[in-house]
Amino acid sequence: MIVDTGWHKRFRGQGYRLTIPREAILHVLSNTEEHLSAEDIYMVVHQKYPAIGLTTVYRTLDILVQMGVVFKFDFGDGRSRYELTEHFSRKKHHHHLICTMCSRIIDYTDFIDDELELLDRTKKTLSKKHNFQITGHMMQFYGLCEKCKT
Amino acid sequence: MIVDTGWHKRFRGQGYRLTIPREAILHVLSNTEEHLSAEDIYMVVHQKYPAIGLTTVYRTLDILVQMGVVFKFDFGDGRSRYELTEHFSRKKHHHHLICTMCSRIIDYTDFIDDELELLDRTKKTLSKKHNFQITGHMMQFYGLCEKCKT
DNA sequence: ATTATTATTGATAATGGTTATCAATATTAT
DNA sequence: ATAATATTGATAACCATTATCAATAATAAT
Repeated sequence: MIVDTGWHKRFRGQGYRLTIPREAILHVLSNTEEHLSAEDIYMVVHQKYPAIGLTTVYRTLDILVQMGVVFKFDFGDGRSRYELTEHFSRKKHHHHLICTMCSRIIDYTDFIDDELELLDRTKKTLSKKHNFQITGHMMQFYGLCEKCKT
Repeated sequence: MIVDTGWHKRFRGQGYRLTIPREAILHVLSNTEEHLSAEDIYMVVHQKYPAIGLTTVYRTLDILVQMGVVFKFDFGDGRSRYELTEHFSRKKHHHHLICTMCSRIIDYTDFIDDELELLDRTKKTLSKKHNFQITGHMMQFYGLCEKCKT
């Protein structure tokens, strides 16, 4: 039994169905502060619904990315990470600081207004200049965290 | 026989040796305008030196990344791309516009000065605030290119 | 030079995250 | 109900990247 939270309509609008696995995955993404990989999500979901398989997690994430609900990140450690996009998350717009040694990730929001202003300006110019329809951006810093600096 | 171009010293300084495969790989990276994957590089190198294997290409790229000579990018199509870092490239500092449909990549330099100023400011603040030693950054836009917009 | 030490190499196999396959099942439309 | 369609999970396949390891090359020591 599925409670219609608006997600139902959103899925139907794209020709998809809102199923229990999909709802469970959305629930995990909505209630985390972390940067989860597909397997991370699988493990959480699996506790409550042992029947849900890893394949379904991957498939659902693909759909959510395609729907613009989720953004797929690569932090360079060989697995993708998934976060709800700004519009669907309670987290504020932020970027990432990534430790290349231990893969620790810190969210930051410093200068975020300046950033957004610049990103917006750049986005406008680039769309026109290259006839590109820009759907997202990514910005991150790499380095060594406190612990890994030695 | 290896011509000492400064690379030799640079390698020795880190305990490495400048060999023919390494020189060949550097040569490819120095003479391309594209965003080559390990296999792309392998194929070019292989034409002149059929003995050089793919493993060596990967290994060399790792070393170059670790030396700060090369930056490793992920454009979301399942393979990494490698570019000489600003200091070693004749290309100007730039960022990327990536088509999520066909993986076409466009370099852009619009507002690059504003960007650099902001990046620098952010970098300074973040290093202090989180005691992070920042070594690099990445910024890119995603979207649909002219051809893929339909 | 000759030899000892150390770094590098390439072929091959292994790894591991992600995808394709496909028959079974659940959902929606008729 | 029944037909049409979407979703599922188990399994196998895929494929970029890494680990292994004996052979070879480059450097240092004698």
